[in-house]
Amino acid sequence: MSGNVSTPGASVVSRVLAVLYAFDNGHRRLGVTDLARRADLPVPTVYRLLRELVAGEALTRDADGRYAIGRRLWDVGMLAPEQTELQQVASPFLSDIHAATRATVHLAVRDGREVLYLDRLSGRASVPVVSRAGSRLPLHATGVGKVLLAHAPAELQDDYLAAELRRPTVHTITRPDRLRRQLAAVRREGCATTEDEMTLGACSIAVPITRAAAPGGDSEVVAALGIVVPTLKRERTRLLTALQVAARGIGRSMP
Amino acid sequence: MSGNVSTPGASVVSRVLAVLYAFDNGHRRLGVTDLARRADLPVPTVYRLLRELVAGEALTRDADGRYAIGRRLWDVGMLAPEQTELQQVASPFLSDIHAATRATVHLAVRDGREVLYLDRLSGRASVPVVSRAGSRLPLHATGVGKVLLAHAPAELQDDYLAAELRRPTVHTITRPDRLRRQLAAVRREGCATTEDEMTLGACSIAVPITRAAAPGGDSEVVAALGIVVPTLKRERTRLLTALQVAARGIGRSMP
DNA sequence: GCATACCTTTCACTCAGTGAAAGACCACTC
DNA sequence: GAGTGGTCTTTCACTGAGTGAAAGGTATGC
Repeated sequence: MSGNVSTPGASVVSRVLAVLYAFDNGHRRLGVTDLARRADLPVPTVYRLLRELVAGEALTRDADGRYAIGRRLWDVGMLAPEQTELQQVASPFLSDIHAATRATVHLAVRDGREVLYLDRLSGRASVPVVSRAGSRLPLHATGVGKVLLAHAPAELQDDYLAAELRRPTVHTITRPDRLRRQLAAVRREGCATTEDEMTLGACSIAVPITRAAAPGGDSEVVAALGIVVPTLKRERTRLLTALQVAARGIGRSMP
Repeated sequence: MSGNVSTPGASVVSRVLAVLYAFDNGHRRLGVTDLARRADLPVPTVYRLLRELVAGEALTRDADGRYAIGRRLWDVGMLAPEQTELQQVASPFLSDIHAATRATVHLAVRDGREVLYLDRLSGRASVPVVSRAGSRLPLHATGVGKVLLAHAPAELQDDYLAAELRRPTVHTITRPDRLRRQLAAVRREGCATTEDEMTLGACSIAVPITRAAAPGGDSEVVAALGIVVPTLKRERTRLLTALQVAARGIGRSMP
């Protein structure tokens, strides 16, 4: 599967997946040609696959001939245990935080070198936030990202800091030494903050969710919980307390 | 695709989908043999498909050899426009209701003859509720279900009422004539209620979400918004008001 | 030790899948 | 209204990917 999907010898399965993976946040509805280009496959091949996927209700086809992910694939996705089990346990705690603070609340995990947002509760009148469930952002520019990076394996941290870091705003911290010091502080203090680092006008604060350790075993950071608000600072302790209470509760509730 | 998946002549695509669709709420982790049985396919065939699906990160395989839906399929599912666009628009309104009432809030659509739950916000200390995002329940036993059934095409209503109706509790209303009168009342009054009809000890109230009509065009019920609480009655008006405000907001916010 | 129930591999057959090429169908432009 | 560039759809002869019965492993339990 590491090889090119288009090379002869690639299986139908890999081609199907290539077609499905051709959809993304910015491209939820695509025509045959676009899909073929993105999946790097001949048009007729994609055309045939699409017909079968639509027949199998995995995709839908709208009036103008474009394709989109269908209800049954949504169903299937909702069964992914790694994402949904955590999300289900955390859900009532997110509600509590949201009710207490009226801020945007995030539940996120690390997926490789990115933050993957599992859930979000947003107020109507809050800051415009980029993330939604299923979206990804760089690890170094968000509160939850810093928490997850700080508790990632040391080698991944080194790798990450050695690479070029994206710079969504002028306040994004990209200098490796400064970021490294921040990560140490995150581990020491048990929380991470950002100010205008991902979106101008938005600040965030985040804490790790730690899976309750087996007696004697190591506890493990499995996710992060964060809040995004327009202005921070004076409310810091109140927000942090709400987060920590919830994070502890989620950690304890996990199987 | 209407034909049997196992019959010779069925495509690889249909077999892949049969394997994926073999997972469900009660069976999120399955072994090769189980999957083969559920997908009605020979074991080696499924085995080969699974290997490729795991290689393509569509599925994961845990230590004991069982398979589950993987992160990338979750990602793909989150791109289904029909589910997630509505869910995204509605999300802040659900939060508002939840914050105002501290009750469990549901967003649901009709999928054929079932309620499909798109989102749920639940308090920690509330009634045990069966539904979660992605789960399905019968149309006649829940508040949101009655709303969606009441606004479904007349022929579907007739069909539905003619068939045998499931009976999750002793309070479930299954007599066609009584249910038909209730549906008329739902349309007339703009809300539906249940008492112990799906789960003993749980009551619900729900309203339709109507897509803002094009000038002169018909408005259309696209979803339902509901609340589940332990005891109802005296709070009825307060809950109903919260729901209606939100439903109107969602309807107006939709593209 | 045998039995049961899985998971995994082999292998010869063959039909499902392939993709270049051509055809149909737009929606514009000049 | 002929021409053009862009889609989507169909055809068709070739061939190797996919098939599944059967056999080989492996891990249980009794």
